[in-house]
Amino acid sequence: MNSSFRILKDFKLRSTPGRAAILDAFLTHNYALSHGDLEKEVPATFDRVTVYRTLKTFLDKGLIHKVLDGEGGMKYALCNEACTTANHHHDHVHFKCTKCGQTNCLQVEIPEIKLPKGYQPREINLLIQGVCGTCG
Amino acid sequence: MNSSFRILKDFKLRSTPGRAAILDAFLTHNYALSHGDLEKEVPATFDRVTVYRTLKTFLDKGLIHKVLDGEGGMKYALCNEACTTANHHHDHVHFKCTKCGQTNCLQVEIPEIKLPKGYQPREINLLIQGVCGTCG
DNA sequence: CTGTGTGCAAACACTTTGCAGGTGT
DNA sequence: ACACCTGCAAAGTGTTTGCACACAG
Repeated sequence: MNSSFRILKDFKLRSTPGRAAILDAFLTHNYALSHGDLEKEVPATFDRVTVYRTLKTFLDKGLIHKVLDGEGGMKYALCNEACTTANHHHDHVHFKCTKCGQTNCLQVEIPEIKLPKGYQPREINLLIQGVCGTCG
Repeated sequence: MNSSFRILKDFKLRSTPGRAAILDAFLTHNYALSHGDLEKEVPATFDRVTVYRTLKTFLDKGLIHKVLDGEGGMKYALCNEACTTANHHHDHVHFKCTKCGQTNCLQVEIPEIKLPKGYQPREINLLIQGVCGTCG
């Protein structure tokens, strides 16, 4: 049942209705959500501003990570269990379907990229756009 | 000399001072420029709006392509000669240096990614953030 | 001359900030 | 009780649109 409260505690965050609602939205959708998506998914009782702040908090604590949406926008998705506040590794492929608009985290690792010497990679982001399995 | 006028003609675009200036900015910088960068690079005689519209036109005609900047923003870079209006292929790696802020197109191909079946890729975008050769 | 590009003003959308009051622990 | 969240209002930033005029071809 209400697992969001547990998760919030695990991440040392206060349990508030707003946070629980947003977290629930992430738990029940297995694709990445933009701020705009959240405003639709979450009961309109919550302020825009709260959503912004909550997202930032979740990001800081490592609960969610950013997902590029290919249009200059930003989406967010839950981190998997392996992520902690300090140590993140979501070097997986993100796929955005141009038909349904959903952006998913695929369980596909990003292959190693050989960079010219001197280049030190820190964060890597691979976004593929096209038609997804369900829309194809 | 003034090669921007030739390029514009090649792409069937009218030669105007504004377009030439913006194109020049791209020609003289070998890294991706955001709209904000352009406002600084280009003599302030041109309107913000003109820059927006010019970028859109260049995109449409295939003169430039989008480059993700990893922060929800968007940058733009010249397409290489192989790109035409209809047929684009800039499946190369983009590298954003967190020190100098420059985003470069690297001459590194993106390796083939195996997607789950049913997924049809159309556009692929790989952005690596870290420290570049000159800043490292 | 004709159609397209440009500038200006305004509208619009998105995000952040400050502050007063409410809520979780 | 205290610190932290939240809502509201407002400011800040980035982008788009409408219209009249200017300019390239």
